[in-house]
Amino acid sequence: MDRRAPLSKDALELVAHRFAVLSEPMRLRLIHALFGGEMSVNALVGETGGTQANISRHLQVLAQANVLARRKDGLQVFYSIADPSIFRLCDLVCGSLEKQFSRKAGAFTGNASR
Amino acid sequence: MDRRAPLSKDALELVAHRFAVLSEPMRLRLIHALFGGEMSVNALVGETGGTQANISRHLQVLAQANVLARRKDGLQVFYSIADPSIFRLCDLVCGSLEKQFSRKAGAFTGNASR
DNA sequence: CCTATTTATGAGCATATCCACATATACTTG
DNA sequence: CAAGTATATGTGGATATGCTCATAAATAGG
Repeated sequence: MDRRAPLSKDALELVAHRFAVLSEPMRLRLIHALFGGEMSVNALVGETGGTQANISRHLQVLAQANVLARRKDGLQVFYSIADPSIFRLCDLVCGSLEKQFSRKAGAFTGNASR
Repeated sequence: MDRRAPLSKDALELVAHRFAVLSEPMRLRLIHALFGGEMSVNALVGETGGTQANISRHLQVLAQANVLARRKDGLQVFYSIADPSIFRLCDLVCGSLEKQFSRKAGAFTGNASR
């Protein structure tokens, strides 16, 4: 494994895109809401206080990135966390931020530690 | 720790911003170049092939987010990785992406595992 | 002091992203 | 099939982000 590999442009863009998907507060709010298990779009709208259109779009983004899974049942669509690495990712970032400001910024992980 | 806490808007924005900082390919390239230790701006310009102005700006972003540290010595400014959680973050994301596509996307971690 | 070198920054353009509003689509029930 | 409910999508406007070119600021050497 050559540490100095050209870092194929494709690989870089993939990683960057993964981070980009997680870089919107509303999307983080959705992910956090799903820490407790799958929820319908409507339930997520209620939980987050966003508009239906906006929530739906964010869910598309998260699902296309394979962060969330989509399950359709009749009229409703249920989303759930598909990529378990999300839990550790959030723990890592929150931990790092907590070190920087010894207060605040800790609320996000909740009890995500699994 | 109430998992259903309001997720203070501030905390969410902090986490989102941290991810946003890592969501640009050129910034990831810079971080990867620094896996081997501190480097001057000029060295990073050479290593990444970007323009001096652009690299300088990206380095500002990373330093302000406390991802990188800045050390000035005479004319040169040396940057290095300040937040060790970056290593695990990249490992996590790369690992997750590798599972999705069982090929490619693995180049980024290099030998970051510390 | 004058010049060269290294890094940072101001300005402007191009593009991407988010949001809200309206509307379309999918499905269920009567 | 008509109507209602849940979800998705087209569109446009506002804002943010990244890039380049030119230039400023800091420092070292002669």
